[in-house]
Amino acid sequence: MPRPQPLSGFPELLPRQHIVEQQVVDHLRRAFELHGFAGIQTRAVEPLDQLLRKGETSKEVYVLRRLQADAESGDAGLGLHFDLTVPFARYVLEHAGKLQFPFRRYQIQPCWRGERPQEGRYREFWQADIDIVDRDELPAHYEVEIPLVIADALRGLPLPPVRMHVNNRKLSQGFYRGLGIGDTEAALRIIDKLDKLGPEAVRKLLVEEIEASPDQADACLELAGISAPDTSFADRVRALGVTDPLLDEGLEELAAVVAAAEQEAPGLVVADLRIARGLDYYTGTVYETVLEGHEGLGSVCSGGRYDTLASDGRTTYPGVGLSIGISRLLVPLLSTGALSATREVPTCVLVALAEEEGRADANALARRLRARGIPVQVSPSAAKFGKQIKFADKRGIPFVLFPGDGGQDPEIKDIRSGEQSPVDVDSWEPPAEDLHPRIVAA
RNA sequence: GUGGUCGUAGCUCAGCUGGUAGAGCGCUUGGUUGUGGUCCAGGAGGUCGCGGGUUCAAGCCCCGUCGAUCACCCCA
Repeated sequence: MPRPQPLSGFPELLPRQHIVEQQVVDHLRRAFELHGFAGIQTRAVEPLDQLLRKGETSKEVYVLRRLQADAESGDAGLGLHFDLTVPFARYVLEHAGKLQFPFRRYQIQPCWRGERPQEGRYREFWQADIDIVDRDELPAHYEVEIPLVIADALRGLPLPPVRMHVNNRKLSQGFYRGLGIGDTEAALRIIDKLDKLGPEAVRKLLVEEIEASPDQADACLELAGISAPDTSFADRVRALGVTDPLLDEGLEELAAVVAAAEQEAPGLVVADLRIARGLDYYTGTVYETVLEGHEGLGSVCSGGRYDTLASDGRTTYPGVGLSIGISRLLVPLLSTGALSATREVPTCVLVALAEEEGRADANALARRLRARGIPVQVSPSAAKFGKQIKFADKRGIPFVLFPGDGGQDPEIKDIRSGEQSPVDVDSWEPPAEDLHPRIVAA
């Protein structure tokens, strides 16, 4: 069989890289749990009408079909989920009777999109998602809390610094309305393209597509130009002289987010009034996050408030959430070597073998170490000790244990320093930083 | 889906106006009679992505195809 070729957009990690990903996931999970989020998983597939509601046909959904299905019967109408927010909304509706509200959950799973892959953008990728939903009403303070949880979760990971750009759709849409623009959603959608198209093209679009006057278009662009690391953005908005109740609400909510972030996670959040987030289902605060030095990757963590995503007609479940793009964040850093792990196996100690007959004794020594939580494996063969040390070295295993024959004490060797000394197998501890592989940034 | 670029050893790549394939790293054996990393000497490893065409002769030129990659679109 010829060597299989990789599949574009379906990245696979080597063991050393996977260790990094696992530790990041573990870290995020612990952080989310520290904030009281309960973990759930949803099935990989959703009915297509769930995935495509709101006319989100631009999403490239992978559909599912049984190989043996009749050609005529068509597909079963199932597709792989392309994010974790839509399945979560369905989950909330389906299990509403058994959930306690406000419900806060985290969810870390793969997602699939059929779009053409690029750096930081894959057809199969992992997201770590947190959301808080409530019944009927969702207090605005959750829009303040969610980014702080993310900041807390990202803290302590050896990643480049992140900057979260935050806006509030009430603010933008209220401003447009106060300006006299009719289709505020369309205006938002056009402003969202500012980074791509530039101010001139956006101005033209506003005038042509939503019949904004040149003055209105200029005002929209002025608003989009406002950004600040603190609440000073509010004064600059008011200075533009537009008034609207929705605008006031948005200003107040965004100021609350920015003020809290300034307090609890200085430098993380900047108010950036050009952020709009496509059209989607967002109705309040919206978030986008870039990795400093890797802005080209796009947003590694986005989300926002949605008021009507989950509704069964009688009850609506407004929510707010953020998704960390784990693959987008890690895969580029892993493939350039900017992030790695101290070793490619969990093993902390390799038990050497002087002769094959000693394997049972070596296994017994290994068991005693494992009983105290130290990851151990026994050498694959009684090769020359030099070879066995090399076996450990190539995998990054820090210690080799020589059982010692004929009544000799076992000895342990730190193969990085070369130091070797007799050990008491029942009390020896590796340095804490050597017990498990660690993430290291280059 | 549309367009550009690229496919040579396990990896990174060289290969001139067409003349029958190379380096570094890695791997492996020995020097080193049971303790690696340095050094030295050897060795293995290639249907040049695949198919066709031009030619006395193709890794190189032409056509097709597959794969990757970048940009657009969209987004984690």
